Amino acid sequence: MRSQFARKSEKTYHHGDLRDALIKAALREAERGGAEAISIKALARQLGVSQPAPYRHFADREALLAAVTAEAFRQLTTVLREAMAEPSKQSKLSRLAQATLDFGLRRNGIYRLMFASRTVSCAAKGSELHEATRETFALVIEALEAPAVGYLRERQALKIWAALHGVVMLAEQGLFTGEAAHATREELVEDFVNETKAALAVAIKDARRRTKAGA
Amino acid sequence: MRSQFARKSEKTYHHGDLRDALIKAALREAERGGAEAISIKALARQLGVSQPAPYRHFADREALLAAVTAEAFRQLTTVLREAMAEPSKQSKLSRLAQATLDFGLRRNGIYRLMFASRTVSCAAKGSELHEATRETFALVIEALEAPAVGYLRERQALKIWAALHGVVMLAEQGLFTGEAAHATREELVEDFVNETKAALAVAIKDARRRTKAGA
DNA sequence: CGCGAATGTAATAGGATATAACTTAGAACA
DNA sequence: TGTTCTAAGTTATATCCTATTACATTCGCG
Repeated sequence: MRSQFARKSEKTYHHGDLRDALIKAALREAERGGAEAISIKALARQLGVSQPAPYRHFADREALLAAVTAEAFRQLTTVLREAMAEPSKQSKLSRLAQATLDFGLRRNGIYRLMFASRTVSCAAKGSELHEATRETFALVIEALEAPAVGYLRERQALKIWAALHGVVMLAEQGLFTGEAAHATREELVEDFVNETKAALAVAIKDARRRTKAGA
Repeated sequence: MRSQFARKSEKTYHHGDLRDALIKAALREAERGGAEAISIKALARQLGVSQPAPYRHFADREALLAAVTAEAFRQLTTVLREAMAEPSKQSKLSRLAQATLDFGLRRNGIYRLMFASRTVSCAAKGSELHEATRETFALVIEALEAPAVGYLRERQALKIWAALHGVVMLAEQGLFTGEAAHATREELVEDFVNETKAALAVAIKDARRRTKAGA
């Protein structure tokens, strides 16, 4: 596994790790500009290989995008896991939520690649990308710190996850800037977090009571 | 104003209404495929004009996309207004919410153009597109059927609007299909609607009480 | 060491955006 | 009514991108 740096100095015929270098470079491009900013030709130029070289590693542009998106999901998972792990007086859910918002705004090009393109919905069931998205969502469920009672947890996870993405989306549209900013993004996220906690507590208590009555 | 049909039969030099025809055709293309599916060249071919003709009406592709997105927002506004107007035992907010979900899923390509591209965030303050988005959001506030007390209404409008888009987004990603479907999209939307109503009622009552105490 | 598979390259086809220079028709006014 | 100005087309062309084909090189394994 030859590094990109090594390649530059040695100038060998084989790049050594082109596939990985392509994904990393594509992520950089996507950071500003989203999926549209990813050009196979430009990446090849950047990495000092011929223009068709990338096609040895990805069948077409879509395949590259899928790989890049999967990597982005893994990065998000890592970021969220770290946010949840760090000691804080905030709840895990709150930290996950704010970290998601932060990721969505700071790395918005990548975020759009992940959530606002058709790449994910086209991912086959067992694919790398599909697995990466499942893992991220599993973290959301974990952040609820609630016992599994039917699918109550999953449902609340879906709700908070949806709400978070909505906030990122509207923030990116500019609905929180200027005169229209009647609440900060962080406030809204915290609102959703608190509602989720309350709803979860009620739902679980309710479900337990019903189970007891039935037994 | 010569119709597209008339043009086809008469075969005149001037199209007569190319700008409008371009927007309509682009909307059809975006319906499946989103913004990427909009190709100026292809549109020109479809409408029977030369490839650079569209550039007489739009400075570049971005300008066309902005116009198309603005038209899409106006269509959404119309759809939502109709949904709110029709007699029903559901609340206005509930009808607006379900109509938004429906629009987001059935016309997903257009929806992505509206909410998931950078087109809107690049729109200048007084632009056609900016105005169209403001009008849509005004409808959300109206759907709350609540008096203006500070910015409580606006804040709840932001929240439900965000939540709705989140649901559409996750639905499109496939998070509600297969084994992972622990709640339907409609159920989640209704949950958000009810939480919004409750929060709004509490907040307004609270604000009034405080105002009274202060007076 | 030699051979096959993996990974590069050069050449090329085809489609997209965009601009420049030229042409036509519509309308606006004497 | 005829002339002229301008809006809205046209052809030709430059540049960029995806993707394929045929050929070259190197890695690694027997």
